[in-house]
Amino acid sequence: MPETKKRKRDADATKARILDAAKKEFARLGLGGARVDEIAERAKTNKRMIYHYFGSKEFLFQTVVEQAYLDIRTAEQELALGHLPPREALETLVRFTWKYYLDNPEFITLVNSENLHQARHVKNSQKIQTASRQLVDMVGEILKRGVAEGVFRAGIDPVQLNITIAAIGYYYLTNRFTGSILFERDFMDPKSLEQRLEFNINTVLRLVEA
Amino acid sequence: MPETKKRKRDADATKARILDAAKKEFARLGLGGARVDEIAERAKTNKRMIYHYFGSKEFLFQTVVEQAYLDIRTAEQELALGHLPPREALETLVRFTWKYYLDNPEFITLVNSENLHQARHVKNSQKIQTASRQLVDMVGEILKRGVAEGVFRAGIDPVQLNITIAAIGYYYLTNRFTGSILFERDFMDPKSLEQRLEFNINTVLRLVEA
DNA sequence: TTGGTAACGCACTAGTTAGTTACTTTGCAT
DNA sequence: ATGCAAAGTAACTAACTAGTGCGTTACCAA
Repeated sequence: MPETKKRKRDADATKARILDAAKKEFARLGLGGARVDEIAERAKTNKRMIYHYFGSKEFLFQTVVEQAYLDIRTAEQELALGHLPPREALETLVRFTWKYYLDNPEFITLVNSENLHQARHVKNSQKIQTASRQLVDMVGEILKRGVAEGVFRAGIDPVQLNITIAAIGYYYLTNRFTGSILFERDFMDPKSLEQRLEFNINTVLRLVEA
Repeated sequence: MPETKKRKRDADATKARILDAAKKEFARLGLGGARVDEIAERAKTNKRMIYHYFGSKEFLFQTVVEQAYLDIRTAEQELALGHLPPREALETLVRFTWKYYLDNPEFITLVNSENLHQARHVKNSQKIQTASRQLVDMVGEILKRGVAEGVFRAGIDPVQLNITIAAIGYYYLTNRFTGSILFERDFMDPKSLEQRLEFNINTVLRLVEA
């Protein structure tokens, strides 16, 4: 197995370790709060390698954020919602989005950090735009089928629906710390999580119902 | 007018200028990104005064965040939604929340920053909890009246509804930079803003409808 | 008027941080 | 085997940053 043999020098493996460590650190502390030295240590390499492969902290961040978006868009496409009845398709998307945010907590924090910086790293990514267009198309198709079958009302903007599906999960999770204090309940308790998911499914289905 | 006479030394005025400058800087760059020197400059004072009045950057941030929460909770109470018919009351709350986020963009960024730091500054604020309880009660009362009048369905958790009302506006605005790129439309265009608000009102009313 | 206290400000420190320089080591093509 | 480009490392720097020491100035009570 010459491909998987452990090597003392392996550019690809080092790059991957740096990206993984960077994702965690940027998610934990944001672009401004993350420390390049800390990323190097977590990646079991040193700072020089980061500058060798990525040139700057900013470009490392840009790479991490772009990959994070491509990952979620890929996972969404793999759902193959086109084969499900409209209501089930939407419910599946709501459940998937929720679970994805829970399983990949870095995604939310990375997006927050990118928006704090006015999306300047993502601004020129053609890849992300293309992938997002596919998502909107997918939801648009579901809506169209739902209308044809008489289960959904007409005239719903798929972009608005996408935003809402993301919002009702994302907001709950990104603000879980202040939320738990303001509303005096543990937002991450399994029962609370399940209740929120059910509430969200209900919200979306009532929104599209004929 | 001895009260309003300009004084070269005015502790209250200086404190107020520091808080105002801090709110803007923390909102712009987060707790980590904001610079104490910059806050001092914006407040037309010097760093020493900030440490004199607030002791530390962290405590200054805590003061700013706490005040931001109290401000929005106060404004919500002033809506006096108890006097409106249930549907109008909810629509008014959705419109208010949306407008408040638009008029006070610092609020969203401050909350994001506080959550990045796991709400550790807000953790012990009794005042914020009390104010939030009033909001939940207010929405709870609206729901109760709606059910009694037969226009709302029973069994809706006022906390979940509150979260959703905040979420559908907050998410759109906090992620307006990446959103504008991903979805290839200007999220801050007046027409886009109006469309989103109408969509959100619809979402909430359909959610509670009997 | 004056003495004391609170408000104010300059200039510094001690510690960090992104990025770099100058160097050694590895492994592969020949 | 061996030469050399790529992979890797430690120690450095220049700039920056939160926080402070210490002296000055305005205001008010007496």
